[in-house]
Amino acid sequence: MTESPPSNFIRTIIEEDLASGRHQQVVTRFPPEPNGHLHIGHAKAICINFGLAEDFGGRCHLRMDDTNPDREEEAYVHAIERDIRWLGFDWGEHRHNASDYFDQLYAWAQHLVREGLAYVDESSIEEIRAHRGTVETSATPTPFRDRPVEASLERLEQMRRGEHPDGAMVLRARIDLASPNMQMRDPIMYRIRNTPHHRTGDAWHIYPMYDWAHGQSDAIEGVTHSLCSLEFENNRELYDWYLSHLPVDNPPHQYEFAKLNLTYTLMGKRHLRAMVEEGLVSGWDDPRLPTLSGLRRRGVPPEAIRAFIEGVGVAKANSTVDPVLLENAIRDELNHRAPRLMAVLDPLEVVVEGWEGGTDLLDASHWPHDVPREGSRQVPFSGRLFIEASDFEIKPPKGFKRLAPGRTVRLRYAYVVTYSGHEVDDGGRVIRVRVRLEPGTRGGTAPEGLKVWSTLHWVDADRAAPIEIRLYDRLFSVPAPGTERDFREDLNPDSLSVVIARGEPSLARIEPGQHVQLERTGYFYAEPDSAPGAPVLNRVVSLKDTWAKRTAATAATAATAATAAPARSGGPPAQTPQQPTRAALSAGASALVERGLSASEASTLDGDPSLMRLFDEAVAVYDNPKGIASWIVTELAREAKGRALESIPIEGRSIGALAALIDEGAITHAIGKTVFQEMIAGGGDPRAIVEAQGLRPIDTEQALQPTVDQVLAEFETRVAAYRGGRTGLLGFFIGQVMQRTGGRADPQLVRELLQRSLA
RNA sequence: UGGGGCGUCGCCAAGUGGUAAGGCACCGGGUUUUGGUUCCGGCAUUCGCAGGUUCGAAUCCUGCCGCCCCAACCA
Repeated sequence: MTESPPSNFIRTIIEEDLASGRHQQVVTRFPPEPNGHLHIGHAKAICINFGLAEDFGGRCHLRMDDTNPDREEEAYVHAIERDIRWLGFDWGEHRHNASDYFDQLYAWAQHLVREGLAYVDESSIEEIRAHRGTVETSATPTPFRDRPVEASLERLEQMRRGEHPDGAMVLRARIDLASPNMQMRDPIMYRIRNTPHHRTGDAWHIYPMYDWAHGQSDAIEGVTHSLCSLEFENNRELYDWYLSHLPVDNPPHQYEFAKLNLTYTLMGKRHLRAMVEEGLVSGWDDPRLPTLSGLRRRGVPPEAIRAFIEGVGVAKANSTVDPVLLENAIRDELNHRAPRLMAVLDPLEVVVEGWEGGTDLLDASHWPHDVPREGSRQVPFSGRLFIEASDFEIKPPKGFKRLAPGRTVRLRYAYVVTYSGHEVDDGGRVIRVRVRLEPGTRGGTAPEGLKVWSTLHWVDADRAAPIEIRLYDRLFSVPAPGTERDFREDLNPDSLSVVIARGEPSLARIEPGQHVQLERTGYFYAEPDSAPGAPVLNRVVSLKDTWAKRTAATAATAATAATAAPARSGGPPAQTPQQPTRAALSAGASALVERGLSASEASTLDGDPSLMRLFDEAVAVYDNPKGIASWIVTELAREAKGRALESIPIEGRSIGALAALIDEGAITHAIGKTVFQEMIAGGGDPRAIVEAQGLRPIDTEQALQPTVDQVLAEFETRVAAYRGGRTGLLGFFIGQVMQRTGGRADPQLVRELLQRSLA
């Protein structure tokens, strides 16, 4: 992993913060609530927070968000720590708890009360809810909102001491009942919980809400970048509000990213809990579960999880990732670290006719030719063996490369054999295949000229060890379980099947916790608590199997053809309303359209009096309504979005003058754009700006041709590509010329010269 | 009839006015004592839709459409 990890928007923010000196180092944190087990979705947050800190030489804290004694337990704490360590991350000395800050939080709460920014509300839960309003209607104050500071302080103290029952009253921040952001409508800071806490015992009878604890904890710890998932976007305003009203020096900032979703997977606490409690799975660490403990028990290496997370990326778009991505990461990791062994899951007996070699011991490498590792073992061969039943076909289908009547195949590391006969039972099932040995093929080398169809894995029948193998498959059989019906009905009935396989002798000796590849079958992991000498193998992931995929695909197409599934149509095409038509325009806008503006320009101007004023002023100076309108609408409107137009020093008559300059040919439109930016930033007259900055256009052939030639000479291969048909490259060449001329070249002319030179 | 976000290939995802990166999947082909691995090649004239600005738009402007989040004394 020497390549730098892919960039993402958070990385960009951190780089900028470091470059600008806003922060000297990066401090992040992973803040789980100790009320459940970590799953692969958490792994994303863990990798982002710890990974970023690691990459930028900062640190990442592990902080238990233990603010709710009703649902949190000590036991989860250890499981969480273990899982994070297993992933390979280390919080060093920074193992914190929100509960470490209860004293500070309380002091700060008193501070806010004294500032008139918080109050104790004795309304009932129902009353508070009723007063909160809806997303579309504003909240109303409860009778306690304007009570004296002293009364709140006193009540708060009583709450803390446990003098009131649960639910009797709460401390609320006094923010804005009319806020369109529901989080800001006087959020609750403290609620009464007369419940002992797993860390603070019965010291407290009030516990902070998430929002009241989180940002403050970040600030106390000196966190710089507080990274969380998208659903907290609405909370950011509150996060900032609390910190801005507290004596905090370098407030942390919150950034949100999309959390991980997987198809065929359910990760919600509620679902996981239900599956565990209802016995649908064997426990939190069931190898089919996406919990980290489950993945660990299944044998997924933590490195694979990290690689997977890195592959998924970090962005703000809600997305759902296919688990095959994880499977790939697992194979990638295990390919170079799992020694190869052989086992047959569904045995078919093969007898070598005339075998008289007794027990031959063959040397078999643990590694294929392309994995540069040493090591081998001996496998016994005594003339009677098992191969995989699916490796023999009486009537081989097209494309089948394995054993069939008349064919010669290689037994891996052993001999090349040729079919000589087979026996079937009463039901027509093949029960035995007879083969004869090809001479001179010991070790599997084929003599010149002998056609070998394929290589088969096998085990010696007499020495085969019975091995319990657990074949895991996806837990759910549909991509989005629980959406069409109860999730329980979407469970994959074949998510676990147990087989007793026949393994080569050395397989019985593998250590619990070890990975192996069973050749041609998959990667397996010896259950850590399986008995030495009697390993139980979990299938971590199967090998890719293009043959199986092909047969499955043909079967599937046959099935869909049979049911003649109707093509999924999207219904009637969505109708997208157009721009306001002439008829729909207001009178003012219509008048503008008369003067040459487009409908959208007209309605934008007409809808904003200050823009309209600028427009009128500009047109009074120079009569080109259309040109002026487009400057105002496309260039100015953007600037006016974030701030009041009045704060922008640009003047109407300057805009008119600019339009005139362009129409006169004194400057190009491209230069005009630079000038316009200048006018937005500092006002001023366009002519003066042009002079001051030396923005005279370069618009003669003589002046431009050398630059054009230079660019063409520099990018010979692109020139060739252009001539070869990649005409899209023209924009690239123009861009180069524009850059070299500081934007002063006349793009129209550049285009012409370029086209002429490239012809 | 609110507010906050997000729409780039089948699935993720870069890109922020100048050649639409990359990964997975998929399709060809080479190597191969694993139908594995690996290697080569192919795979978005187009970025939710429609207008506009510009020499040039995924990127700027306008309108529209779709999806997610917010009315726990959960986090």
